[in-house]
Amino acid sequence: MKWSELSDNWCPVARTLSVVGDRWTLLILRDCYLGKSRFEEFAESSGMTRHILAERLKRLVEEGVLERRLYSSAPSRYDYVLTEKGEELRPALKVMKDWGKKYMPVRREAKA
Amino acid sequence: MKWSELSDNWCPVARTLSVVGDRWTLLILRDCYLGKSRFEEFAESSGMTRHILAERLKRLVEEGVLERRLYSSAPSRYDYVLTEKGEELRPALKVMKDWGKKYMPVRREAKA
DNA sequence: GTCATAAGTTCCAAAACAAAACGTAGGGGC
DNA sequence: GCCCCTACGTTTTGTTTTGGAACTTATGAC
Repeated sequence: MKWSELSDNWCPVARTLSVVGDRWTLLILRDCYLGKSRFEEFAESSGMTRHILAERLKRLVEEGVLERRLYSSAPSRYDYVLTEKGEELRPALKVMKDWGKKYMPVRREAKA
Repeated sequence: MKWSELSDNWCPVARTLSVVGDRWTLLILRDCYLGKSRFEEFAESSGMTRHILAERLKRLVEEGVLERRLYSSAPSRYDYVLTEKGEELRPALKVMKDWGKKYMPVRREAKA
């Protein structure tokens, strides 16, 4: 089964995952909840490639989770802000944050 | 950056995602919360390939999210049950379930 | 003009995935 | 015994996605 087929699954969890069900997408949301909104911020913070980042942002905008907003017109620069739809996933990330703290302690020094 | 490198990330969300951060893994958890425990049940319910399923189950067991349990000794058959660690992710899936119901209505009839 | 900034795009090799067949170890019918 | 069934996987082959790094475009600062 493919990704795209998940969006019409009988199960609401599966449908949700068709939008946010990969690690990079969820890391973008984490950054949004931390107040980030710019392409370069996401790229640096998460360590994902610009290639993947661009693709994921596009899908999040298409799905209405983020909104692409012009924040400078010369030169044209866009950033990404959470919609209400996007905000409502915050509790899921909160659970993951608490779970990570409890069950996945850092084993060695790490960066980014 | 790769998956494996995420497990020592400074961010607890990223560390959590290093274990459950792909859609198939989260669908396995969904099935567990629905009471399923067998290989064939997961395979049929989620629509993922057996190949991927076997790999994901192995990692979930290694990470202590599921426990592989012998339920028949002749022939040897194993199934997979949630540990306390696995149980504690349930609220995250609950958020995704509610979100999916609210924001991702089914557009056409779909199976499995 | 030259450098820096910021949001992407393009290219190619490497890794992950999908689909389907195969393996293994019994159990049950006959 | 022999054949088919169940159930947990593994293997194989070809396609898709990802990772990494360089490149583009538009503009402001020097």
